[in-house]
Amino acid sequence: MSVTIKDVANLAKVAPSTVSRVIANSSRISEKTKQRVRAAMEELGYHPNIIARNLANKTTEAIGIVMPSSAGNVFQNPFFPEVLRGISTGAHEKKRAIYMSTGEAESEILREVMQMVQGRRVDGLILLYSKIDDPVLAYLKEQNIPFVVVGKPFKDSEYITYVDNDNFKAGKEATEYLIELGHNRIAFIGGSLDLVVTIDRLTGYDKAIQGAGIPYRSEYVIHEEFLQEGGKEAVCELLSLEERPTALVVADDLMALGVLNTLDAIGISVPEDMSIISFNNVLIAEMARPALTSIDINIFELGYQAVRSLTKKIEASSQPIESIRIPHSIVTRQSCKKR
Amino acid sequence: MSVTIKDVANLAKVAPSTVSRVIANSSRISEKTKQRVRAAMEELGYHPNIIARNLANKTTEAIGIVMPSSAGNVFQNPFFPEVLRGISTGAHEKKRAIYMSTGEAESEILREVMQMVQGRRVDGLILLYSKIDDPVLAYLKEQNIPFVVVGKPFKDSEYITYVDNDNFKAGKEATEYLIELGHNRIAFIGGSLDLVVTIDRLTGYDKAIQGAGIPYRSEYVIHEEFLQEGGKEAVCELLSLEERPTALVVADDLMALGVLNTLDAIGISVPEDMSIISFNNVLIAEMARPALTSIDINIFELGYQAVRSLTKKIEASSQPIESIRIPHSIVTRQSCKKR
DNA sequence: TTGTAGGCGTTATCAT
DNA sequence: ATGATAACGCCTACAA
Repeated sequence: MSVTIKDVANLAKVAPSTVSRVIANSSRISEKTKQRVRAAMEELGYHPNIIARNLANKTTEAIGIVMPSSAGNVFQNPFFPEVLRGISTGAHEKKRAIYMSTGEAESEILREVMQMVQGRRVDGLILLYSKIDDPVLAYLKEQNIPFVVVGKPFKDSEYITYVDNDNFKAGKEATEYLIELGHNRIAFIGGSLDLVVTIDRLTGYDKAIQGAGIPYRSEYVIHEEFLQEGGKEAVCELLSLEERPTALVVADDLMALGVLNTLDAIGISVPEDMSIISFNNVLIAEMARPALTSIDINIFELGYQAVRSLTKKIEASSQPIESIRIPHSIVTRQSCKKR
Repeated sequence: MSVTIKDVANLAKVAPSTVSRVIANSSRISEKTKQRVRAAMEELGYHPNIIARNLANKTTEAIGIVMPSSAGNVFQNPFFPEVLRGISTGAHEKKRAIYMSTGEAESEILREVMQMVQGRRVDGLILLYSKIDDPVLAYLKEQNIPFVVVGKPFKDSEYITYVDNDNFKAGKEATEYLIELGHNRIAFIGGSLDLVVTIDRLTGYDKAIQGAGIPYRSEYVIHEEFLQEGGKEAVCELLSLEERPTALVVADDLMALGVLNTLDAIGISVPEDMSIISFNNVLIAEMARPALTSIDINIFELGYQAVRSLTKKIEASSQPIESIRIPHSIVTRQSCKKR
């Protein structure tokens, strides 16, 4: 069918192994034969079969990306395109290809990951989420294949390479910002409690209100999916309370958008009646009306550094465990007001 | 190293080929041996090496995604995450993995594609753009590997499978909408003229103004990149004109957002002083202030159908060339006004 | 129904 | 500096 190393060898009148060495640009091949072999490759339009090479030397130059479950929906949240952008840029720099999981349910994802790993399709993986009791994580650890997680692992974080923001601090700062504006009825709207990012930000929120002597109220803490719909649900719950909050810490811009729309529909105006601070600072935060004050977590960098870190691990297997902290910063806009 | 078919064969006391047949669930293996072999696989934690399988039977169960050049920036435009979402969903249904190019420049992309194809890393590819004189397209045609393009090929479209909107009609309808509102100084802001989508929409625009007896003015047609920045540039040009347009057909929501922001900064109000209709209808169209009237082109479906179409081609090599038209529809919001 | 053996296209280890 | 040859792990005639 397609032209192989043997065809080239025949044409150039050398052994297949010589051709192989020319491809690797081995120093022990004379310039003259190199020339001849290269000419033959050119003439036949030869291209190495990567699959065969992979099999022979057990390396793929590809990295696997594991999306959280329900990848279908997840793309709705601008977070993922943006990490992907970082990953794509990083991968390109390192000349690595990207192999992406497409599974919806957790069990499917695990199966896909097993295929990637044991099928030797990738040299390492990046997990785009971090949740508690994750079988995928457990499997990866057991298999002893290089991987890095974007987000902090729930446990054993000393043994796992990860790239994350300081979400505890970010949650704390966001809440303190609201407190400084004079709020004391502050609610927290976060994603699933399985997600470590939620836990961290919530803990920061906690710390902040405690520090300010504000009592913790469980009815002020709501968990929904990181989508517009989630924000809507959450706000409905909060508004049904007897004593409504005057400020909201929302763990995701897209959710905050849902919150904004819902409040608008009901006729509660932001920031006059309700202050909102959210996280991620994606384009929609800037575009929302009012524009959202948001914590910029530098999503691109999260992805970019994940690749760099992963490639290091792949290339030097004894690379020490490293965890990278991506800085965050608060971007003040129009969604918060003094009280 | 890892457990292979031979280890399983040894443990189950059968030949490797038998194990292979059990994996394929061949009907000519007795239930009893199947049981035994499966037990052995279980015990050893066996997983097939996909690379080896690929090499043996020349199939990968993966599809390649080719992003347009400057993939880094391109993720900024919500179009791509959304097609990817469709592709991801489709791929998952067909149990196929996704392999993504990461190249920036055209030459890099071509090289990557050549690696995917000749390296037999993928069974087929999806091109996420369509432009004139594309070497990647030419290569793919020459290699005779299944592929489908999202967007209409510039030429030979009878011989190429593609999934697209009727962008000519969409462009025409958008323009006619503005004409019906009483506008006759209508400008067109599109992407690069290399992109077929730009050409099609522009042709539709042309047709519409001609049909209405409005003279074509070249200074009313601007081409920039499909990003916010592009919209900004374009609008600046238009405003420097002696006779400013009163309405804009903008070929992309993100561009339109740039237009909106620029106009806002200058103090030109939309839709009072300027009507705008754009394309794609991504989330930001809904969020922009004023909300953008936009042509919904059903991006998700574009990706989803592309995968379905591609898998058909892969599975039945004699599949006739098919081209799929995804319907569009106009979503009326607040950015256009009678004149 | 099962086993044997050769091949998929490379790379790597010995020789020469 | 180059050539033979044996892996890499799986699949599939062909035999038995």
